Amino acid sequence: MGTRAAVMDNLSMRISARADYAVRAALELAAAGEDTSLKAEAIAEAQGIPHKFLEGILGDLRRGGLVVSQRGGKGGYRLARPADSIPIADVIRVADGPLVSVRGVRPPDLSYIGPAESLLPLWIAVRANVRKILGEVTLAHVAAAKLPEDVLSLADDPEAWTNP
Amino acid sequence: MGTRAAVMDNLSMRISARADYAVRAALELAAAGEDTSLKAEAIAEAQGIPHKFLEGILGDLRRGGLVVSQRGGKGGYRLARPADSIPIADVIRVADGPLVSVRGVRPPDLSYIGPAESLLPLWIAVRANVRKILGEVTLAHVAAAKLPEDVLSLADDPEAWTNP
DNA sequence: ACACTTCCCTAGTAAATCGATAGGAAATCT
DNA sequence: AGATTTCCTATCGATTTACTAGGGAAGTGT
Repeated sequence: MGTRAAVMDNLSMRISARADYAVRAALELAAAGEDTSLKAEAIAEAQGIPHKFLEGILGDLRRGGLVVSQRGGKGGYRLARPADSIPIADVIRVADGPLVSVRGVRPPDLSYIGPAESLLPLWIAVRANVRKILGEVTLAHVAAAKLPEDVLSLADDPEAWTNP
Repeated sequence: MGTRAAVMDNLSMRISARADYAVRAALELAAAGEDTSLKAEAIAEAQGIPHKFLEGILGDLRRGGLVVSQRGGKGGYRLARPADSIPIADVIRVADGPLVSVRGVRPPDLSYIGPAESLLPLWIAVRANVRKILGEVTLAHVAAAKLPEDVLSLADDPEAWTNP
C-alpha cells in the first residue's frame, strides 16, 4: 500500500500478542504466590487468553526457566523464582525471542553511510532506555500495582497518554 | 547493494526497513540542504535502497508534509521545513504509523484486569521514554553527527551495545 | 489397576504484513 | 514535442502472527 491509513502499528515499539499474554500470565502467577500453582485453563480464563495458545506460551516460559510445571490432577504452573526477581524484560525475551535485533543483524554490526552514520548510536540509545525500564520493573512491581518512582513519573505526564 | 539496515527484532524494539529507509532518505535531504532537491534515484543510490520501494516511502513523507516534491526534468524532493525542526519521531511515524503499539492497539485503548492492571502505565512509560528521545533528536542532529548530550551518554554505556 | 486430569508436543492454517517490483499516467522542464 | 521524474495502482512471494486440533505423556486420586 502506498498510503497507509488504516493499518497501524509497528513503528518503533511493538509488543506482540504473545509477549503481552506471557506477561499477563506471569502476573497471574505472581499474584497467586510463589508456591501456589495455577492451571493453564484458569489463567486463560482470568485474563481472557485463548487457552491452547496460552499453553504454548507457558511452555516457552518453562523452557526459559521462569516457571515450573506439574502435570496431573493437582498440576499447574508456578513461578520458578520470587516475583521480585523477575523483570518484565525477561518474560518478554523468553516468550518472544531476543529483546532487540536489527533485521537479523545486531546493532553493532550495522553499517550506515553518509549522513546516516549517527543513526546507529541513536538506535542504541533508544534501546538502552527501553532496556533500563523493562529490566528494572519486576513482576512483583506490576502485580502489586507499585511501579518504581522514576517509571511512575514518566507515566504521570498527561502528555504521555495522548495519541500520536 | 550497500547497506541494509535496521529492523529491531521482535520484542520490544523493532524498526522496519520502511522506517529505516525513510529516516535515511530524510537524512540525505537534510544533508543536501533545505533548498536543494534530490531525485529519488540519487537517494536510492546513495543509501543503497531499492529505488521503486523508496518512491513509495517518499510519497508517504510528502503526504505527511515532511518533504515537498517537484516532477519533471529538474524535479526531485526536498525537505518542507528546516532539518532542525524535524524530529526523527515524525519521520518514522509518517512512514510507518504510530510509534508504539501493543497487539496492534495503542496503549490508551487497552484494558487490563486483575494483577495486569498496572501494565498499562508501564507501556505508557516506555512509550513516553521512546518519544522523548526520538522527539528530541532531529534530522539536523543526526546529519551533522552531533547528537544531544543526554542521548550520547546513553549510547556511551558499553553495556548498551551488548547482545541480548 | 484404572480413570481422570493436566501438561506437553507436533502440525496445520487463515490472515496479515513485509519487502520489493512493474507498468503506466501525470506533471514539468528544455 | 520529447525527455525526465514524480505519482498511482496492482501484484508478488515469503515470512510472521495468532490461533486451532488432536493426541500422547506424566502425574493424581480411588
